[in-house]
Amino acid sequence: MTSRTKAGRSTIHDIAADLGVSVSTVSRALTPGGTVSPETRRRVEEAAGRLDYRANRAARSLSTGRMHSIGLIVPDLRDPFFAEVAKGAQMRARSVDHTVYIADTDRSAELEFEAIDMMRRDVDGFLVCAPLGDDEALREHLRGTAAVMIHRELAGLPSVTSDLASGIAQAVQHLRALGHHRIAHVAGPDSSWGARRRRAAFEREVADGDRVLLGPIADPFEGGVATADALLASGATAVIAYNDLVALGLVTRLRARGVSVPDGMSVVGFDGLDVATLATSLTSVAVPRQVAARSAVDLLLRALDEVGEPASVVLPTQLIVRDSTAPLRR
Amino acid sequence: MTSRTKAGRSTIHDIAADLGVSVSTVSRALTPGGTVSPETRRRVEEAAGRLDYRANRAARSLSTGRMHSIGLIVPDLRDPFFAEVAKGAQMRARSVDHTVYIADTDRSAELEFEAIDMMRRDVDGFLVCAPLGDDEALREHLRGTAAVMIHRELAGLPSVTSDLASGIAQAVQHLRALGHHRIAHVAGPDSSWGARRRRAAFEREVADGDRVLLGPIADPFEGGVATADALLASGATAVIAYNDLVALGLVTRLRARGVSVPDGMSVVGFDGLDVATLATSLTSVAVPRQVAARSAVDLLLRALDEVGEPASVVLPTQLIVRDSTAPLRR
DNA sequence: CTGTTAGCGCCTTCAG
DNA sequence: CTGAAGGCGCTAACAG
Repeated sequence: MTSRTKAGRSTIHDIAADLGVSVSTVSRALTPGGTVSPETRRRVEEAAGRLDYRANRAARSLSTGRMHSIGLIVPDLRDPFFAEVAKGAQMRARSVDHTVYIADTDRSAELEFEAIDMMRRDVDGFLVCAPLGDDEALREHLRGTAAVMIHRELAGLPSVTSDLASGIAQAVQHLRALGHHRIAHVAGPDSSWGARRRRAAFEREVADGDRVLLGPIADPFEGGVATADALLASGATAVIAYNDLVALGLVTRLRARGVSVPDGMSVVGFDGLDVATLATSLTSVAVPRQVAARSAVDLLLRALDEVGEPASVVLPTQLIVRDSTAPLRR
Repeated sequence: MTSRTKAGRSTIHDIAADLGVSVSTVSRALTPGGTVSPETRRRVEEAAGRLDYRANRAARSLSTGRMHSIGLIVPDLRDPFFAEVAKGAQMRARSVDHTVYIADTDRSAELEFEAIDMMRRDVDGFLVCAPLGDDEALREHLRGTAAVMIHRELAGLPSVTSDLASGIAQAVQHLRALGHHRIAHVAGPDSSWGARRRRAAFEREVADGDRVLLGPIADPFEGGVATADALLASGATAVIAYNDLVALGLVTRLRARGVSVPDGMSVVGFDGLDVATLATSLTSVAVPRQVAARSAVDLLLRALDEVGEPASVVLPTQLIVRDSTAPLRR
């Protein structure tokens, strides 16, 4: 009978003592690549379970240099989009015995850098989601640690993005098929890679004469509210918003002005948030979140193990037609 | 010139060598209560800054037993309510040099227990937010580690809750003042302490003859959608929903049925989520989230330092009147 | 006030 | 295949 009885408080020493073997044998038995006899491993595993052993991460980290944890940098956890990224990353990481430190930067590039500097010693690498900082500074702060970008490209670093151009194209085609010609886009902040990407794609898809460019806005919802009047004044009959929150802001103000959606204005969002979290049946371009987060975790872990080249993946986007778009009334 | 040049990679040894003092002196100089001469402390701090020193958490944890991190258990990060709790806890913790591990349990009591068992060795204590597990099991899994409950009471443990009874009372008074008599409540899951609390308060406030009790529902938004028809059939002219997401579900279905809100039905939510995240101007009872999270972090840290008795705090709730409630039409 | 000395729990050579 | 020994970076007695 060992002296330690509290749950999860036994060490390899307890196991070693219990079994009459050395601690290094226990350590090896518990290590994936460890070289021990099958019989010994079996006994160690049995004892570990019986004694409710759980490795002390701090000790392991100190000795291996690997922290078994990753830092996730997100602009704003309150945005359902990022909440889902966080959730996805967290679950995937846990399944491979890693934990995720989440840093919410309140949409401040400065805080992004600060968070990275702060956490760099405590994590094996970073997942940097849709950061606002500029390329140079970001690269500088990330120098020396592994990192995977999510929904942003940064030359030299692996990334998980989605096919925004295709998403915009799908949205434009959908609106054209409904008879709309004069189409507006409410652009997101210029500091956002995704916003620049969407705008560029929009400019490619919609010819000068038909194109109405609004924004850029800063705060999503309030920006949408604030842009609705300009949208009405522009003569556009349909709009593609930077994201769903912006679309929600637009819809809110449009309705307040007595303009029906979709009859008076077709609105396409971007992100494809859940109807449940939106409480509005918004036509929207779905952008993968949980899948992106999972892929990013995998890429990061692969990079840490130096397995293969630092690849980047581009996930597909898909238009979801719901109730905020309708044929043009003439 | 030291050999370590990479950012954040120097140790107290580097500082000690640089200054020609011992490592323990450096350690003491860097410890709040450390006993060193002001001059030495100054020099150490200068060198630490110059060498970009950052303490290795793993090493410190191993030696002190304190991990400088806390586990946060939340039912669902996608729910804006919990996302804000997470954000608040994270920011407060960071300000006192702690980090937060977030565990999302997908509204499963089983996963709550699992997460606690999983993380217990890696954190100093837990913040358990609105857990669904029953008292006994929860207490059992939490035995031996510090914990603060958020939005749930558990005898023997400190907690941060809000005055739900007052919130319900405020909502009922508001509706009565608008002329409503027959008032419904859509109750949340029985496994939720907050849901039971709200329902009990509602039963206290509204007399048998006027009272309509609906639910309990499981999934917030879908539950609201699914309950709207029963609500209409009940003859109630106003409803207090378990939370804002439920209210949103109700509103969605009511409108689909052609019932105007607030003219055909007054709807009061609960939580007081941002208009921006709701995109609906819902009258609602505001429940503190960030403040609650911050208080909880403070309580936990105090408990860990064994400063004072394990107190509990009850924060006020406040009705926010927006556009989903209106005078009864007769 | 400062230096010396032990570990914290684990992993990892190196012998055996 | 297994045991002994050293060290990861830091803190905490204990002397001086």
